[in-house]
Amino acid sequence: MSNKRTRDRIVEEADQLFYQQGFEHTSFAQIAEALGISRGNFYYHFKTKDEILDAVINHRLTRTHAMLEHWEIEGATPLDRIRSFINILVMNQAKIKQHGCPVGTLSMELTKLNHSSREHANELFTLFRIWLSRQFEQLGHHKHADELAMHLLSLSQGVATLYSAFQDDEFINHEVARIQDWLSAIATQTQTQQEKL
Amino acid sequence: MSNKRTRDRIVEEADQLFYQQGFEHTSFAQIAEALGISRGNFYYHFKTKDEILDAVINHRLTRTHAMLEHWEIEGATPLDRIRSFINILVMNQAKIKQHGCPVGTLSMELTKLNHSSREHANELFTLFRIWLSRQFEQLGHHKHADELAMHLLSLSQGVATLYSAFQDDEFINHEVARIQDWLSAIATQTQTQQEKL
DNA sequence: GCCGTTCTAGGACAAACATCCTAGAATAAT
DNA sequence: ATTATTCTAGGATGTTTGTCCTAGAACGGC
Repeated sequence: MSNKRTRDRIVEEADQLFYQQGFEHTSFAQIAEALGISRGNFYYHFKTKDEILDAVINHRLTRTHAMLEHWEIEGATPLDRIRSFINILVMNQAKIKQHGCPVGTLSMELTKLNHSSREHANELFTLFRIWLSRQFEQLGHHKHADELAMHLLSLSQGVATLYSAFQDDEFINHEVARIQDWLSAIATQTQTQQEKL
Repeated sequence: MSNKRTRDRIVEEADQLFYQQGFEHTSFAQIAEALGISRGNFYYHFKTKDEILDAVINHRLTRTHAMLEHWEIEGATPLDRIRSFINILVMNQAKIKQHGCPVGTLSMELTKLNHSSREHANELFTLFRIWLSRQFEQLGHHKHADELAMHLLSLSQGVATLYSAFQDDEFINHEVARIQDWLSAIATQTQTQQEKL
């Protein structure tokens, strides 16, 4: 079954190219050339370009889901787990510098294109949102968990955008430290609350 | 001189369409049709599509510059002026909900396209950055003025991105309030410092 | 070893695109 | 009023795009 392999290779290559160059700006010919396969072969696996996009989004959803589960197992405390999230900015620093946040930039592009898969792409945000929300709940912030999750998502989106624009390494290091500090404050704040009870 | 008028009309229409649909996704034919002029007429005023882009960026730079100068005059204190900046999120709420931040989304798109006008577009960010930096200096934060400016830019970028993705009105209201609170804290922090001296 | 399914290749197609060209209309200069 | 310049219209061009089609290769079950 080289089927699975070819299809997967297409999705992986498209995934990268969509991230690097954007969805619209990436053509079939380009993906085909990068893989060394014919354009015709393409249309056996995907009938339309939108189908590839959906496959790429699903691929990202799966990978993200796996990553979050891994953090869930690896991190001993909710605090550790949220720290893992913040550290994506450090781990993927080079890529973010060049191409921004893969989630945010795709969401933006599909919004501009008024594309039908916009909602689908936004599920990536939702995945993080729900996961983070659960972590904040476990931290003791039952009431404002979702709000804190959204705030953290917002912080990282902003950092990714400006880092990619200005390419300033000092900026991202400073901002990451700042976010980690903010998180620590949130955590101790909970402890204080709990001690009161 | 209907020249000036036509040229300006093209720039203004392109400005809007680039914001709403993105640069690449907007075609000459579309701009021409929206204005009721012929494609040929176009090429009298602009030889290439990139030339229109540069004209649009310059147009935005001029408008932004004027806006910042207006805030400078209108706002009595640096605190008031920075508040004006934060309030763009409220003033332009409807547009941001639909199309994101005009500065951030253009910067992102040109990055993906590896476009030569990328730097030019980023000057819009720089305009805000320098202006904000000056306000923070006047607030008394001489040492970290630029850092604070970048942080505030980062905050608003994040909010704009997530608001456009989730379209949640409660979210943006909450985040704006949060940013204003942060700013107030910054301001009182300075006062305390100054009292120490 | 034969046959049906799965896969691949590459040419054909129409549409959309940025760009160019020429001819004529409008306007300004003298 | 005549000429020179500026502006506009719209067709022509060549490339790129997504998509379709057909023919053959590879591979599986029997």
